[in-house]
Amino acid sequence: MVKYVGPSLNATFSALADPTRRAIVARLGEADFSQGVSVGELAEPFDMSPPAISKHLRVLEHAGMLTQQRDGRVRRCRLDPKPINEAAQWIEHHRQFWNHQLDALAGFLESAGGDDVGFGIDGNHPGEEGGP
Amino acid sequence: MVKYVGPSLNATFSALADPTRRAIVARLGEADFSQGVSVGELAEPFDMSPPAISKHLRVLEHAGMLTQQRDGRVRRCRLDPKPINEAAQWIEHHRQFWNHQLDALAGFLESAGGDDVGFGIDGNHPGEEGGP
DNA sequence: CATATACTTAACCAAATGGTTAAGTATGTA
DNA sequence: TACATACTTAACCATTTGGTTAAGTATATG
Repeated sequence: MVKYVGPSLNATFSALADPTRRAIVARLGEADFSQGVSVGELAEPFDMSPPAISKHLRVLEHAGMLTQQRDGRVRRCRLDPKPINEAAQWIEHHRQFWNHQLDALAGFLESAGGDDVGFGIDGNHPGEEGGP
Repeated sequence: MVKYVGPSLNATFSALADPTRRAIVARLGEADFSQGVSVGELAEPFDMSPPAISKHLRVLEHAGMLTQQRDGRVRRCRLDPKPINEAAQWIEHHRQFWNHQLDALAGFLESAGGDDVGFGIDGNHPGEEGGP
């Protein structure tokens, strides 16, 4: 039984796969929510034509990560965090499995005697509940 | 100053954007690390030709998420969690900003008087340190 | 040695992606 | 009213993606 989560994760991860879009998301995240950020302001850091930015914004909008609101001739953009939160949940859910198994893997590597098998084992499990 | 994180995030998010690849990652995560999973076992749930699976595996491999090891005529696959951990870190880092700002947004919505602006505000911030 | 198994590589194809320029559209301003 | 501003839409293009089938490679087995 393979749990199918719907097309939203496709759109979200796909949207995050582009560095321009990640930068836009980052900028929107840091901006003042009540103000929003105009398309022009979002476009300013990039050496790219306005239509290219417009396309990126529609990708984010289609993924449900961005909402636009007209304010005169300016369009103010805001981030909707729900899709990224769902993507984060997907990762977190599955990380629980493999972070649990990393201990077993460490044991496997020791018993195998090889100290370089090409895995990125560095003992760093970010996001792990490190509490008491 | 836009912090450039390198091409690995591109490859990781891009790899996760495909449902077949997410299912493979999920299966690898649940599997026994010391055993690995053969390509045939990974391919079995999908109605897809062997070359298609092979391509998906190379995408995951190129993203650094998968390592293969020959064992006779079988190739055992294992998950390398490092890239996904980095992707999770990127999301977590930026979520700190906008989850912080959601409070301000709630206030903005109240003062604006509109109770339906199209945002997905549901008071649900998954991953937030939810106390003891 | 001959054949089956477990894949991969090569060649091809349709559709999607990420960019461009040119031409709209809607709003503000002289 | 005329023009500038802030975008979007349309049309086009090269590259990438996700699939196919056919052929190749390496290992196990009769």
